[in-house]
Amino acid sequence: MHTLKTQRILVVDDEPDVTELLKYNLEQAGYRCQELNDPLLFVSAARDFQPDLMILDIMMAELSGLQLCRIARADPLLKDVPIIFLTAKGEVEDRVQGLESGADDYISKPFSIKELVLRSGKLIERHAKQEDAPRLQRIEISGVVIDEELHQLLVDGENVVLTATEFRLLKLLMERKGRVQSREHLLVNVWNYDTDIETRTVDTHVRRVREKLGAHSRLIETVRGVGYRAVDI
Amino acid sequence: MHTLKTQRILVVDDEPDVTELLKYNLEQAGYRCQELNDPLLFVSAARDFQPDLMILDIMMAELSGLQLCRIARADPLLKDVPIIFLTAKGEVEDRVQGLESGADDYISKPFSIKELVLRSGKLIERHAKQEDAPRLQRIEISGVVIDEELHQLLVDGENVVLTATEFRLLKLLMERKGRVQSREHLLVNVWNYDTDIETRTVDTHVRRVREKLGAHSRLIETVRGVGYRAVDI
DNA sequence: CCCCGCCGTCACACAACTGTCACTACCACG
DNA sequence: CGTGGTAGTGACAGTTGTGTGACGGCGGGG
Repeated sequence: MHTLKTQRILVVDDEPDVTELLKYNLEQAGYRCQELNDPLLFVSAARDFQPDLMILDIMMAELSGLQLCRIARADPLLKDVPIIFLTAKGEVEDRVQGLESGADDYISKPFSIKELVLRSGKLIERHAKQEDAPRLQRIEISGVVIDEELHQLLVDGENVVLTATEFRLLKLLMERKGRVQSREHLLVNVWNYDTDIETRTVDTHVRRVREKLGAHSRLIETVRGVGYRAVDI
Repeated sequence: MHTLKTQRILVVDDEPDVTELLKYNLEQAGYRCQELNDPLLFVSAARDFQPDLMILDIMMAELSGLQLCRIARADPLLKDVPIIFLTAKGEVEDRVQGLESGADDYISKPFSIKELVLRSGKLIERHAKQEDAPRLQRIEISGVVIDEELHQLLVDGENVVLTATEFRLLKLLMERKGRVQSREHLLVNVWNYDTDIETRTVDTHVRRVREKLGAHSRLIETVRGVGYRAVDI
């Protein structure tokens, strides 16, 4: 069974032929896929694309996949994203090294595309289960942009001021676009659950956020009996 | 003669002894200095610290300085920051390689601290002159001009006198226009965080600056619960 | 030595935010 | 069409965070 969200895969290899092939097949399988042929741009690209899975070639000219893996593991925004290595060598030594540096799986060339897709699916699934959605810095849904770094909300390009609680609430909803968030879940993640807060409080804050969203108030959809979710309008 | 702005230097070497030594001497010379002993954290650290100069050791275990340099040159936020290499080898080949990959200077170990400081100063100066990059010498926002070289603030063309602290505060806010600066961040970057200073002190200084900005006092916007930021009015 | 400007801190006033409530509107289901 | 339950709305008061004026300490210059 699929989750509602399209899973995103970043493929890094300095051979465009390989990335294209992978991209084609992964997109056939229903994933969103981004190719990157320049490993030097890895961090920027990964932070920007916010992948759910990264596939790295071990052998690249500028930077090896092993190094990229260690860089990712050290980066707070990327450290939890699962990684699959592509290796032409298939030697035991390489495999051990890869797994030690934090990879979650590896595949030796020549590999079957089918196998790669299957392994990707498994890793993403496992990761999605154990993990809350990664913390994103900037999210856009239908003309509404929320930017954590700038601590600002843009509605059709216009700056709208949210209070701290409203901001956390909207950000959480937008981060998990399409997925229903129960009131309890929102209380735990937006408020600090140690305090006893009425679930109806969530409703009030949703209302306040909707007011500020103006014409886009439908961005937050009510799911009767459960909670709320953010949707494309 | 020194400009009033404290120039910021990021030192990356996996030997803490070296970074500490450099930090000490560079800070004696009036720079603000951040050590980083783990090259894997390079991108995050550099983006966060926003240095005016980076000093990279060529020989490091996880990632070489050459690789860091190429990564920096590929990162939109870091590509204009000048780089000095530390190299123990001093071989011609290394030097050529370093300069080719985008370094602005190199120094061979064992090096004289004095020489390093001098070269740092030159590079920063050159960089500041030619650049309209992230850190400017002269910044204007809606009729308010702050010029660090002249140590002067113009409000609608009229000269307004700021104290040193006020100047650093306003300049930092204007440099990072639009981005919220937390009280803690301001304390670290405007004050020298050695002394324990109350966060409310920031408020008082903001108030003093606002007074001097007169009709433009709204240039500094309060972000409740977080800090302040400079905005277009 | 005193004077003066700058700085960090404090207490109080004030404004914004937040959680709750009561009431109303709406929906699902017999 | 009535009923039970859920969500939207407006108002309110307690809490929290920020603006403001004042004060004393410190250091440089006269």
